[in-house]
Amino acid sequence: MSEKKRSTSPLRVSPQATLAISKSERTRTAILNAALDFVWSHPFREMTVNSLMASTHLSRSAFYQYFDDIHKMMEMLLHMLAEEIFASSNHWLDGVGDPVALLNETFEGLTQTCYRHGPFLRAVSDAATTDERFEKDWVQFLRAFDDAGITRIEADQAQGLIAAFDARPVTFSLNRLNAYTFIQAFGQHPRSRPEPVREALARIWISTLYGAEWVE
Amino acid sequence: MSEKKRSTSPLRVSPQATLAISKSERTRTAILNAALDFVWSHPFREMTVNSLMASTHLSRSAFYQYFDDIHKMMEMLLHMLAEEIFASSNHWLDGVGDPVALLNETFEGLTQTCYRHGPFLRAVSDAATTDERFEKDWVQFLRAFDDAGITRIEADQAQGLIAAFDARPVTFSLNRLNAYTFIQAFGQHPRSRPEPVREALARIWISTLYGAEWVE
DNA sequence: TTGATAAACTGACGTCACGTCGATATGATC
DNA sequence: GATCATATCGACGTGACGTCAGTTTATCAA
Repeated sequence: MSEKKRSTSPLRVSPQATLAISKSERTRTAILNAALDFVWSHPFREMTVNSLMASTHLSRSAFYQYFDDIHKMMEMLLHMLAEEIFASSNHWLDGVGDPVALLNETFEGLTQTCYRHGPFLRAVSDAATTDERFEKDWVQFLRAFDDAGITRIEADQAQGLIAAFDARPVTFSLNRLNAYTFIQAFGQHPRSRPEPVREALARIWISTLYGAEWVE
Repeated sequence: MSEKKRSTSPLRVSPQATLAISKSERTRTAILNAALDFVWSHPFREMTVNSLMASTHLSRSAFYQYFDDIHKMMEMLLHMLAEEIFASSNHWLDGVGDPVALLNETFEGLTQTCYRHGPFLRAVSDAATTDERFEKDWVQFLRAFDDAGITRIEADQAQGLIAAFDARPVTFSLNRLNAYTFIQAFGQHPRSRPEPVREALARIWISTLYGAEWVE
């Protein structure tokens, strides 16, 4: 509701709370959080080393003590996001039991996660177009979903739960469906309401895989 | 087949063949074609005014006689592509008769068009992340599909051909499905084979809208 | 507390792409 | 062949980049 008032990304980098945290670790964390805050309210294309470090008490060149460049920094953040998104998806990918119920659960969690991190998710996707190395990371992230999805679909096909079609291109397409629906629906303010998005995606996946009669 | 040998984009800008073609028009056309050739074999992020004009006989600054900047130039090219893509899509959007047959026809043409222009389509999408103005053009292009799709779906819902659900978010998602499947499958060499992509997209659309029993 | 060693930080530099401008080239027309 | 409009170019200032030598700050043993 307080979409207007939120000025800080809900995703934060918290250093593992052990005894001795070196100064350099705290500073690195501060920069990462500054980056998250930045993309929460600005498009990625406006994030220069200058504009990023302006919101810290450090100089521009201090940035290079911690990261090779902006995209190397985004790489770290992508890995954090990837973990959280995978964790939101494993109901259907790994679960046992009614697959439609598992798929519905997955979309509950996944939609919520992508809604919370929408602008950051979009920043990651944008960053992938401007740097060759980081593009590979992004592609690999998407491909991990492809592989997991294909495995699940082929298993269900072996059980006769899903019709016998080539799982690879369908999974590929369904994953792009998710990724870019979330990115464009939740990637910039004001974000779309999550509920209709979740319903639409669940409808498409369930209709395609298990048949429209299972759409709730 | 000769994917390796093709070094020139199939999309060309041909000046309307009237009598007097001014020199400036011919030069502008030459630059546009150089841009198409460039993105056929290089990612958009490598297209600077320098690298683009290097393949012409003109100097870098001559570029600015014809376009405000790279993105204004892409805007022109997007409009050309948009026309061709819309033309490929109107079977289902405007046609009368069996909607599943129309949808299959649409995917035949649309897949072929997007396959032929894959690297350029991808360049347009990439360009949208790096320029605010051009991003608006890209969003508007996608939105035009959303509006047309919603109209068609709601009409079919009124006839009982499609179940009664909120057409807007489903159309939004299905259009991102198409756009980013095409972009990522056909956007860089080597391109995916078009046939499995067409089948997958048609399956998803038909299953979602008309029911899996109509998938060919 | 102090002083030495390592870590953290900074300002300044060279590079590259940008978009602009005044000056020069070229080509059509009389 | 002279003239005027159009086309082209070289050079400039700006801003972001990544690096480096040098300075400041933190850490810790004595």
